[in-house]
Amino acid sequence: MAKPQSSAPAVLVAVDLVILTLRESQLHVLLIERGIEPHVGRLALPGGFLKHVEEDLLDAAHRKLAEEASLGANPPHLEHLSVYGTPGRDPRGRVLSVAYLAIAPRLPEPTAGKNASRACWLPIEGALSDEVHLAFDHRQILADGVERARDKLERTALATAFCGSTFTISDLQEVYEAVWGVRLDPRNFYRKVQSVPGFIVPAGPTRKAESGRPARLFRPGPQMTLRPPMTRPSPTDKEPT
Amino acid sequence: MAKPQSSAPAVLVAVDLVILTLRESQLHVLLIERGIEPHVGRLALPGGFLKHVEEDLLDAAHRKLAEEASLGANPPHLEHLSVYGTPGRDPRGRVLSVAYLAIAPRLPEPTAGKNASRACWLPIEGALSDEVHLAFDHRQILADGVERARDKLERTALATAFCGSTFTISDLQEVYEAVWGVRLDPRNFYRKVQSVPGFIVPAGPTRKAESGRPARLFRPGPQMTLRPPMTRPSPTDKEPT
DNA sequence: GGAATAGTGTCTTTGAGACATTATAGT
DNA sequence: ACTATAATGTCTCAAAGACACTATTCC
Repeated sequence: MAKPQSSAPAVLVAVDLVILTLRESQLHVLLIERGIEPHVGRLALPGGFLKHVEEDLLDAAHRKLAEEASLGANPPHLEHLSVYGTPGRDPRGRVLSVAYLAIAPRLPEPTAGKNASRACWLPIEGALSDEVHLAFDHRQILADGVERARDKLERTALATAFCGSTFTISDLQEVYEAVWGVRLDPRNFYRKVQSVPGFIVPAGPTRKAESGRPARLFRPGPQMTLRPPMTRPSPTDKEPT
Repeated sequence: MAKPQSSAPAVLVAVDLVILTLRESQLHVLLIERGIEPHVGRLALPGGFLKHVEEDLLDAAHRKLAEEASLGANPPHLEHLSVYGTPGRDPRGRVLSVAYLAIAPRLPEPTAGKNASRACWLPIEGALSDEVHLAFDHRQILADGVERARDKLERTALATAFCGSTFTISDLQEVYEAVWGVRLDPRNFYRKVQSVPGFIVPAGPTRKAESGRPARLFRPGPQMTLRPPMTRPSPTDKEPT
């Protein structure tokens, strides 16, 4: 591997993850309490430096997902979010943070990773409130990740990534309501979701209940992009607290 | 600046630009013929390594915009696109390319920059066709940039970035038709564009002509996000060649 | 029977698309 | 007059939203 002829500066590259899931009808993000400097004790997004110079970015993201969230086995949705590289964002030098957005179904309680003293799911509103001081510029990264998820729920089948392999239409509605922070009419939602070609397909005449009439089960359909899109109520409408 | 305690690997960081504009009702991209290795003589996106370790990414993008496209004075729309870091994408070593999308109004003929023998505007179809072999993974970056522009035309006022400070509704329609590659009904477009609150605002009762009835002039409105969005004809419809 | 949730039907309003018509310039 | 483009109006159809009603489970 040859060095460049001109003196191009080299920087450190980190990978950070915004991992979202649904817990008790609320959108949550996985945060860790940092165990090393800088920002020891602060809450931060899971992440870390590349392992070696030739590690692929997506591989690194998957590795972090396994290390710090125990989500290596069932790989959830994972996509590039953005890059954060403001000089001075990390006291250790010039660091580029390549951020990824991951969506996971409910599943496991988090286990503490290598550099993390503690890992926990936090509700989004809490994590973005003034009460919580995230390390580095992770608050901005988190905000961008949530915004990305809100956007993609409209025109892609991303919502199914929050659910397991099969789900009811109510489950799906729960996702939309939690991520968007709105209430939706179940009957219109039911009709709408089924009218979008390829969004969801019936998964056997199976059932599931707890109280009330059993619901039909569905699986994610072949279509990743929704046409026509799911429409989000305009922000001028009321949002429930 | 302290080195990290663990042996975190350092990589080279480049900034690459997808600069789009409209020329003769066609979407064009600015490409340069590379003057240095690797890929001498190949067409490539404008870009280059960070100048020094502390240079901000957005600053570097603006610098490249000025150096290689003479677009420093009137800063057009500029936004982060994505990151490309596959190991092996650059023979000089591990290189992260941070890609930016820039939208510019018509204006100037390009001038050759430092490392560029030649700079020119190429129609998108040509640049993405099999005839042209772009350097590195720039074909992918370009495709992503065009896709981003097509998307953002739907729900943001990005189209106005293609126009000057004032423009007619026909000018705007030209932008949508060129970027989307479709024909739109002028009357429905006229009505639609004016019905979106804050998209465009009248810029004096001024006029402008060439043949036919003079058209009213408009300026970009305060609203960057369009509600309701401009709707793109579904790809199942015919596309004109 | 009642409670709770799933699923269907109907009406109204809004907006997209097709297309006719009028208005204002140059020649 | 004629041509060309701008701007407005009208109609139809499809989809979003509001909401009444029926269906199937558990108690």
